[in-house]
Amino acid sequence: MGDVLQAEAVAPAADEAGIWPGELDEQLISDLLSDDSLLAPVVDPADDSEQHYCPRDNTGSGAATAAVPPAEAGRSLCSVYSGPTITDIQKALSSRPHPPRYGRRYSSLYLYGAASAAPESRRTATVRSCGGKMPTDGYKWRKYGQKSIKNNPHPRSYYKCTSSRCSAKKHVEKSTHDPEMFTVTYEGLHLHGPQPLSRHLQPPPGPTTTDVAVVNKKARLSPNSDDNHGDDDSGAGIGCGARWPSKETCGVDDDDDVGGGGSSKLQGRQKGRAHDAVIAVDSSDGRWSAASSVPHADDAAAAVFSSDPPPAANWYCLDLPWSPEGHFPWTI
DNA sequence: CGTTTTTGACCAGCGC
DNA sequence: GCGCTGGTCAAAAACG
Repeated sequence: MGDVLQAEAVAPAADEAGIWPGELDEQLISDLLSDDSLLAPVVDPADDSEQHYCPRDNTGSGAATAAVPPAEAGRSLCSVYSGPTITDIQKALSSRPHPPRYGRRYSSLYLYGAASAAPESRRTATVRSCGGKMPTDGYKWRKYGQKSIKNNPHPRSYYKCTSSRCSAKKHVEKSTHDPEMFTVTYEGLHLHGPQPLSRHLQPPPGPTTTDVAVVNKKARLSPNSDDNHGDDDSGAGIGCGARWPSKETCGVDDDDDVGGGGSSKLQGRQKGRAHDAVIAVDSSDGRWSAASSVPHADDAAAAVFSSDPPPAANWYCLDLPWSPEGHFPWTI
């Protein structure tokens, strides 16, 4: 899968891992860690003993159709997403109790790097979407700016996480050569778990096959298919031209809408919009499989349904939080 | 009426 | 120093 999204880590050199400007951030982090109310149900990806989580894979190719092993069914809790969270902070602090007090700016980036295998200040994902919509990533963002970028006719939109004291940001821009492609760059820390997405977690009450018939699942689910990578437009992109089962289960996050080169009011406010599916799950052949427009979402979708499969074969559309790392922060 | 988006202005970094 | 570019701010407007 991953045929509609490529994720890549933009890893700066190790010596750019960031800095620790002083006591202020250290105090902030300590305050945050002592505040239980900020601890959303985020799972530590390193802790396999308690929860199931989606394996990391930054290649973007993802595991095309892997269903969650039976042993892991029922405790399908996938973690995280589009940037470091408070668990990363904890790890960072525990592994490096005395961060250096010199270096470059952005202590948050230092934390991110420290919590990861390799220091990373930001992550960039290329997402294919339809109708100008972006799939939700599980967080709520507020747009704070838009800027025309050189050599790109489409403006870049800037977003901040709406959570107070959260430093996470992202910017989104359309590809110059493919208006269906968006480049999303995440930067900074999420000092909290993903915002609730409960309305997205309920499968449709019943299959509505005609709604999703446009998806060529066999082609998409083939593990050997090169169509599962990159910019190939030949495959039936999920959501592209499709109608999806339910407005409630297949909505897209308006907050992620991106301006399409203009500044008209339709951005994020358009009513009666088409539904952009992120994931479709299929059990028509007796086993669970999935395809999606984001990497690793297949695993996540399978995990979601593994404990309580829908009653019949057919495709189901979910609007799932996604991340370049392929972690999904909810459970069922 | 509170929240979010829009959009022009401003600022900082970088290359020349 | 100057100009270009990317990133952010903030007032006004729009939306629910």
